[in-house]
Amino acid sequence: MKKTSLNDIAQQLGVSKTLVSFVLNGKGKEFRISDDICKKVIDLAKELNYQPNRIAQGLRTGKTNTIGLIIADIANQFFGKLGREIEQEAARHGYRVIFCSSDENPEKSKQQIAMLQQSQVDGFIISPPMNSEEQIRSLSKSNIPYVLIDRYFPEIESNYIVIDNFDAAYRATSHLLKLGRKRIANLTVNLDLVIMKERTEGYKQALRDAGVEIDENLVKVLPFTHDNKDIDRTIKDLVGKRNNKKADAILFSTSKLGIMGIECISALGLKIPEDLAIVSFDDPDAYRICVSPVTVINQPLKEIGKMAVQVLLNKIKHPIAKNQTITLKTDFIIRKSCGS
Amino acid sequence: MKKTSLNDIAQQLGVSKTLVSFVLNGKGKEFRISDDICKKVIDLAKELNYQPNRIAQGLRTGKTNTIGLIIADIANQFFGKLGREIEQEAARHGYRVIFCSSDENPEKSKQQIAMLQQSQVDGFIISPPMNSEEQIRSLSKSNIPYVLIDRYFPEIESNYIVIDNFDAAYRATSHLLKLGRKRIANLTVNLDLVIMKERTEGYKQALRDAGVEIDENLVKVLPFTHDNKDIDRTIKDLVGKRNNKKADAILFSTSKLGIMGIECISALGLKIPEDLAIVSFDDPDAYRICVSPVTVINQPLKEIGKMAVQVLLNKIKHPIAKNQTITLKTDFIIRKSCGS
DNA sequence: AAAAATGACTAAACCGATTTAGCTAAAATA
DNA sequence: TATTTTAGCTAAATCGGTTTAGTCATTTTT
Repeated sequence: MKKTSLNDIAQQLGVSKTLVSFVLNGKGKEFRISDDICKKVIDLAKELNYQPNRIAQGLRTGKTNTIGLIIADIANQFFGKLGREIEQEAARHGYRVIFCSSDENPEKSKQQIAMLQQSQVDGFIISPPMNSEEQIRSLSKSNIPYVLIDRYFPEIESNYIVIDNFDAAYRATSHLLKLGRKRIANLTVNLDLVIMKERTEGYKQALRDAGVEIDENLVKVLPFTHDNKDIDRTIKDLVGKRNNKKADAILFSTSKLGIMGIECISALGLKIPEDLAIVSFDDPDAYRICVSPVTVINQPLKEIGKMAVQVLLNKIKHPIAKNQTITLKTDFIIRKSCGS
Repeated sequence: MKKTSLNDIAQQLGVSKTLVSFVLNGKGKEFRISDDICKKVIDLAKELNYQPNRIAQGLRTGKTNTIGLIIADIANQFFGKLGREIEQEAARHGYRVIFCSSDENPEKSKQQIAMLQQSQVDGFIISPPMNSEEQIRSLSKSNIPYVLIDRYFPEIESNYIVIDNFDAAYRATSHLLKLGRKRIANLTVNLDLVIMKERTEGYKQALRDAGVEIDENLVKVLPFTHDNKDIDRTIKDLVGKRNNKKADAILFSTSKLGIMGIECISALGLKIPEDLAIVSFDDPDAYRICVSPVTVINQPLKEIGKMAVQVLLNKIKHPIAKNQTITLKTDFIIRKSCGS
């Protein structure tokens, strides 16, 4: 049973497919098609369960109503939630989204961009891995609408939606300081991204402003392919028995780090918050039910997703629109992991 | 700067686009195009950075190399991980995937199926919500390749990949019994799906086989739009102070329930596993770092995703292929939530 | 020497929509 | 009455590929 096409309807009614197209696109009035014929077309379309072929449409119009989304990993709850918001907002505007996980691998994201371009997506929403500046720049050059999320490249003029990472880390660190913690560590990831630097900068500035000396030994940069062993070693290093300058708190720059970190901390038999206070970026489910529910910096994912889609669609509609750079504030959610 | 098309290449070289198409599809030899011309075409294509328009290709060939994926919610880690595997396996075969979250809403999934059909996806991978039999059956009727995952409808002849839910629940319950628990509750969800019934059946059979009387008061079916309050009430009901027939263990049928349940249990000041032993389906991050790491029934997500794609692609290639129904075994991962 | 095969290529149809330009008859205006 | 408008419609081009059915020399076979 072949699908019904415009032509099928046209032939069965003995009219041109032009007419059918007009009618089904609601342009009957505009093109002065008689009410009588309009009705017939609409009725037959319904009867034959006509579904427009969006591919054909796309070829002709150059618009596919499809967005390409490139994130690090959809299985990571941060991106899962973000993806969900994007999908939802896109759907609200009649757009579909093709999901791609880049695994922080610029080679992969390059391929994915190429693939999505071939698929004629109308635009991109990208959380760019490090070292992917070239690809992003080439998107700009090709005049393809895109929006960066979560990360951005200061040297590239583009749309982006990010959070105020400096401020978030600053507040989190200040919170720890206020509670009397002095030896606050920062566990971060060796993704060479501005946002990660900003997080560490916010942390350092809070220490400075509180007159606490910055100890570079407390800033730990882990490979982003975090291995349990790396984290384990690092945690032991920070709070090990033989360490007479133990850390008394940790600020995790990502939830992936945090989750693995907490696993190690528990395995070491350390108590949160007694032995170690904890704050982390992002708010996965895990943080609400763990030993000591984690105080977090929660990103406004709904807002980020919504904005990303809106900015993108705006750029698609108005290609000459000025780039929008949006920085959102975070929520600080206090739970039990820092004591009180 | 317009994109390069086949025609552009053809014109610049003064050959037909037929020839260019042949060459770029690696059919130069087959169609006896001279090596000389082949080389010229390939070189120019590279120079102009030719990217085939998959939309045009799709229109002509009727194949878009795109899969439509419908799951309940990509922000749910179970589906996130599953989606990830599907994306990966699809990519390995040159397929893209459009993600749709149905929120367990059959109306929504119906719309999404229609939308994806219009987009001419080559096939579907669907985790069907309850009451969506009609839509699934209509896919069958239209001869559109599809594979169900996680859930299935026994009365519909289709491809599906599921786990042995009965066996999984049976083993989990037996484990609890072996550890001396007698008042084992089952918290499940009012999704009218066979798999949920199978889970509860496995649970009941294990009790029967152990000679433990089944107490229907211990089987709690919660609305799938789980509200914290519902769960809270239910947990209190099961282990409340005034209850002289308290539950001493809970088998959670989904991780979403489990996560919320553990939150409530902790809030009530109950100790896991001392006061209450816990086993749950699925293995989100949360379960590894919570108060007492949770013993779980882990689904082989990698396998499910891989199989789903392979079965689907097979069906796409061989539309007359017989339906495949695959039931996978689960892993039982023992942690601390049941005591020892 | 005629017929068949081979080598190297092309014209044109086709997929299913959108869109531009234009046609005809009837009605309105000059 | 001649001209313009309007109403109601259609033919054909177009998007960018794929694919079928050739064409025309040249070479090989009979």
